[in-house]
Amino acid sequence: MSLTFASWNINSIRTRAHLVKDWLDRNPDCTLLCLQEIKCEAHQFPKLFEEAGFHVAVAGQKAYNGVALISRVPLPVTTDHLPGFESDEARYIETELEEVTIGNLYLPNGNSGGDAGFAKKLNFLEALHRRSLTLQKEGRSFAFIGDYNVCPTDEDYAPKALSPDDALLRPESRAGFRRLLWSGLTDALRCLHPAGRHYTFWDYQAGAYQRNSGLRIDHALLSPRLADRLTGFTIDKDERGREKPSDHVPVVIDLT
DNA sequence: ATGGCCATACCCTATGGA
Repeated sequence: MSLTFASWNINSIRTRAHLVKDWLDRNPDCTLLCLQEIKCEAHQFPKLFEEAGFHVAVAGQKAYNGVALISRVPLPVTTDHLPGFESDEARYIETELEEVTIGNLYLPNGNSGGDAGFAKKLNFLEALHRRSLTLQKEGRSFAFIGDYNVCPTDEDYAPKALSPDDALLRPESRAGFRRLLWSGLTDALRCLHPAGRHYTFWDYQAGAYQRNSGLRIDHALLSPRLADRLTGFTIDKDERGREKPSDHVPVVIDLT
């Protein structure tokens, strides 16, 4: 049985619902799309997806953050909050698809709010690590997919795209990401492309996309048995060149 | 060498993003 699902930080679903619908129409094999930064409450989420026959689940809030799932099959939501994340911000929603648990996440950026803002980022990474251990103990296959706001290594951002002390690069952020790997998870892109620059985000400023001054911050981490099924990781870079795009592009996971 | 953007809120400039 093959399975395809995707992640996209959309930077406001109300502004870009038409881009998402177009993308889904052009990617009929994608069963589930995980969205981040929808920037609205559940009742404000565009209705056109359900009207077109999709199943939708939303963990939203006013103005900021917010995550959602758009699926071609029914969506059982296992939780709309990451256990152990000590904030009511809408940054996690989890479902099950063909016996696979899929956690859709939006990690705090960590550059705003001073020490408390950075601590919130580390708290999310710790909670995600605990979630990894819990799901493995339960014997579940799972994927944690979304906007991690972490560049795991120096190969994961364009030279000078970030200042050296940025929260996306801080040693504590990278250690939190590595701890997830040490818990047994596989970085899907690096499994298929061990080296090389593969970006998922380009800033709106300074012609970053035209100069390919990007970041790799949208990741999929797979549990051990799921990693054995990995056949594809596609970064849909062309989406960044469309009219009024998100600053992130879709990433697509293919499993046998 | 430098600066360059965008979305939201409840009224327009501040905040967060990365």
